[in-house]
Amino acid sequence: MEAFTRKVISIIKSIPEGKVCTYGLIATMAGHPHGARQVTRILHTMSKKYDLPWYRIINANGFISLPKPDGYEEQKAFLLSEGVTFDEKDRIDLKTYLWMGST
DNA sequence: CCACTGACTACTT
DNA sequence: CAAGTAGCCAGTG
Repeated sequence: MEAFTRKVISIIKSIPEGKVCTYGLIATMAGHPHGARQVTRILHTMSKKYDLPWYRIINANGFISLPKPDGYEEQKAFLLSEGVTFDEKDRIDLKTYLWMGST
């Protein structure tokens, strides 16, 4: 297991309830400013094995990236249950819910 | 073991 | 302003 992977996992597990995080931000915090795609892979692979809160991960625009039939609605439901709200365009208010790793 | 894939992001045209 | 291309790197088959 590469340090990057564990770091990503650690970061994801550090996201508090009612907050979300973007791929790029996680990748950057893990040491790979451009490794957003790896975060994706880790989420897919590790979430099922490490029980990660994959539903707290969204894209840089504040939208859920999942395809509708995959888990989009499910992720939205999870976030709503944690207090995260969506606007008319199904977008998450990043300036309110984006978790930046501290405070 | 080699090659492909992938819930992305940022820059360039 | 909108669309397209390049870059990133590890897990899976």
